[in-house]
Amino acid sequence: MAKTNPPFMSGVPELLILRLLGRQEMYGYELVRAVRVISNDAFDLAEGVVYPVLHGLEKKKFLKAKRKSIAGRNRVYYTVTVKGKKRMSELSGEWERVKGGIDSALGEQHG
Amino acid sequence: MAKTNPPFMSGVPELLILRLLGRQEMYGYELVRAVRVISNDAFDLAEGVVYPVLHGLEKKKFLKAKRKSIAGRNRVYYTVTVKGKKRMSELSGEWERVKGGIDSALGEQHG
DNA sequence: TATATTACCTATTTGTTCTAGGTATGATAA
DNA sequence: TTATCATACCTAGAACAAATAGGTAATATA
Repeated sequence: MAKTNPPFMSGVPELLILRLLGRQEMYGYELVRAVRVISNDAFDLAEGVVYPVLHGLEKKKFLKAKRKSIAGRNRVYYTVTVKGKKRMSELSGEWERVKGGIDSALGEQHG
Repeated sequence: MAKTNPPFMSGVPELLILRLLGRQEMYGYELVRAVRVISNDAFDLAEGVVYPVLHGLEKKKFLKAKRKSIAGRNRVYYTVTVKGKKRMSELSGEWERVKGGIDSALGEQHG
């Protein structure tokens, strides 16, 4: 039933989150919407995807979290560390490599 | 140690194999090399990746296998079924969607 | 008062890639 | 002859990330 391993999605949540947090600090719930927006509605990551990724990235020191109380709301804001920025450029390099490979494969003549 | 889940690789072996076999029948060992070629060396799938994918696709009726003896060699040739062709166009549609989403995200202005 | 929204969380399932082996045959080199 | 390399197939298990499907609690709105 569960379609848990959709094609081409590995690494995508991490990339999108690092990308967004590289622009400005954000909290999890906010990221869920922001992902839809920057991806032009291509991706709609559930909270159950976003939060575990955030925790994983924090554990690996790619992100730093700070709790804030704003407008009576308790939020966890995340920012990208230096290590996280390196990871981001590593990831986008990988993305370009993979994209190049697949587009090369799909672009070849039929027959 | 084992780097088993590299980013952006989910669905890639399946896509490449369906793509190659959509052009002409091939056997596993041959596919390993062909993948390197069409992907312009972006991908180098080990035999341990290719064979299980072939078996999985055959089980799902996306591929059909026939054993052949050629030049004193025993080989298993695969061809894409009608169902496999549908799967292929589904997959490449997904690829375009994901590519569009990520490129949209990465393309946005820095801030 | 009841419902919707905000905001956080995690356990479990799923399934795919990858590693790291292994077997057997035929061709080539020493 | 012997040893090595290339061909050609195979699988078990590890690793691991995404997705599902829940849950809690506070605030805002109907």
